[in-house]
Amino acid sequence: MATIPTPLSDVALAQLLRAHGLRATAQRRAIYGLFAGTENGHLSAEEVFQRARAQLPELSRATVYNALGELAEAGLLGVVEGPGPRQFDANVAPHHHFRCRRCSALYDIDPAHIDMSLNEPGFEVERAHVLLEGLCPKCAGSASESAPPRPRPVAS
Amino acid sequence: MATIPTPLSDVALAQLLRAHGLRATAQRRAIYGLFAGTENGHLSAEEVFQRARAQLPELSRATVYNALGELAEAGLLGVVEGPGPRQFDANVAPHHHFRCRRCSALYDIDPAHIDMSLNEPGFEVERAHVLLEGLCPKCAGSASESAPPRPRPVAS
DNA sequence: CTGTCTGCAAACTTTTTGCATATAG
DNA sequence: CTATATGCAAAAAGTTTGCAGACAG
Repeated sequence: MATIPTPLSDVALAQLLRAHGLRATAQRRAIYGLFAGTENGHLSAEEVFQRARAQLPELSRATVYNALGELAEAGLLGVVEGPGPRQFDANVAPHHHFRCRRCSALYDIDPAHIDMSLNEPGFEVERAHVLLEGLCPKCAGSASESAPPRPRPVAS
Repeated sequence: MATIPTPLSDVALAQLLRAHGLRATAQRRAIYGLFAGTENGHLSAEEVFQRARAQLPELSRATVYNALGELAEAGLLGVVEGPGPRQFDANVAPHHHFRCRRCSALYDIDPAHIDMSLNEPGFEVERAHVLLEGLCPKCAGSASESAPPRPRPVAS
């Protein structure tokens, strides 16, 4: 269930960026490239900053925020709002999300798994995002329904 | 389409709060009471602070945040996360939302208007929230598709 | 070369926390 | 009375901005 244009060469990354009207800077390539290494393509700005710094120690937060914003605007990343920091999502195909109330992990939900139709006259719906909440398979499996109330860090 | 336990007397407010295990302080009564005066029950913490201050000039932001958090935990308010500040929602019945990309207004969407069924095995879904985006009736009506890019203030 | 991007530092917005005082039950 | 809530002030968390210098195209 990989969600990203998997491990892209540096050249391919550069091409992708330019194809979307963005200059292919080292920072942008590193940042976007990071998403290929994630389980499901979800990263917060801070996570991106920490990981990208390994390759580019000079990198600043401002650049990370700028780059993520531009990548999102260019359509290379999606944005998932919710409790805690904004999550950027390399899976650009329309899909939904599931957030575990126990471990806070954010999972992709295939839109094919949700039958949905809306009829609210007067509203011009351009996008629909379903956020499900409950227990993920891991947490539903492991016993202790009561213990850890809500480990903040948005995982996965 | 009122969404709130409409204009409640101060006494009724106090009873409601106590019924939900909360002490009925003047601040809490004023804060929760505010929601009855809104068009659709949506207020941000800052909006609550500004409006409640008219009645309680001593009121502090910390108290507003505390009270809203407690009211939400007690089930008297819902929370809508999204771009911009968290919105608190006096409509506690399960429902969905529509946010206008032009004017940022947040509307309630009756769940009856959305047919939705999920089958994603392994996940124990406890809640589903649909956030729709597009143009609201007002903005869809008024011409200028291009002018105001995105007036931040979360309205309605 | 030139316009865009970067890094830095500083500011801003939203939310949380610690602690002494006030108050509901 | 006593536990809980409030106000204040300060800080944390997340994000944005201004500007001089660096770099992609």
